[in-house]
Amino acid sequence: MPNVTRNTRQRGEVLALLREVDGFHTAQQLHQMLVARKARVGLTTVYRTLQLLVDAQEIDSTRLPGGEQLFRRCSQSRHHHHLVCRRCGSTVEVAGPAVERWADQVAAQHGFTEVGHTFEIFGTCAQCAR
Amino acid sequence: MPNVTRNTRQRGEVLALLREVDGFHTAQQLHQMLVARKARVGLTTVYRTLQLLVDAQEIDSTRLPGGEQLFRRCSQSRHHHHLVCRRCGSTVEVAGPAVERWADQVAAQHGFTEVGHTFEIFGTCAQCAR
DNA sequence: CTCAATGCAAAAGGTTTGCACGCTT
DNA sequence: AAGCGTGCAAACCTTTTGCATTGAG
Repeated sequence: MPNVTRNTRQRGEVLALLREVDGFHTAQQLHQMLVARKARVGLTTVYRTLQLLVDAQEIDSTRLPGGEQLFRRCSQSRHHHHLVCRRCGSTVEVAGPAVERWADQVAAQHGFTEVGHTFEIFGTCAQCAR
Repeated sequence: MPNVTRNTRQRGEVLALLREVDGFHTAQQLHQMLVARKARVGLTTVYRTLQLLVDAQEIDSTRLPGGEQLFRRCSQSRHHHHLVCRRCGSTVEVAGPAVERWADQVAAQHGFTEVGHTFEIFGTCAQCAR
């Protein structure tokens, strides 16, 4: 973990890409996109940068039922969930205040502390269904 | 995929173990438990049997944020969610009809089809918090 | 006797780490 | 000049697969 965050070309490339693409993508996918646009960034660096961004809460990450980690630049700063297309990875950010409250309440009822939760909705978007 | 399911000693061991243990456990953990009790079942078989059981809807599986797959024998037959202790893996099964409906509704609003969702609550249970 | 099931070893992902070199500050 | 960041290769982990052997029916 770096104490200082330097502005390197590679990090710029990753950030620039994240600003352009929409929806969730795996680290591998993002790396491939970078390679495709001749950005010369190593896979290792992509992973490290993404992890850095997740820690800094600048991007969001979830996991597919398959286990791969997905990353996405988040436009909302508040906690929220995602409706993700299985096919193309496009996402809709949804807020579900009721769900949050319910989760915390259920956990509290059972004496659980340090509560967190994951909630993702998967489906096939209208585009991809055609 | 087998057309016929034969009753082998190994499958019996796995099932017996699942009946005894509580909460979610990874395939590796279950395998270690089997080894510990000298049940002589290969890791491969554990994976294959668990997958079989998941397909047959006899057990439930989720994934940790870390990506490992967890398995658990389910007492409820209906769709439900889990409150999982991060420390000891003990779980509480919770039904959240409202959540289900909300998920389907949100998805439909955005034109998504073949909708599924994942919802897990993580925390530290009262036991482990002490 | 047949064919599904097993188990080993190897493959196959995806992600992380060790280490020497290079670039930001 | 100092030390963080990079990138390659190798290590790691979990899960899957190939294949010869075992055993249920």
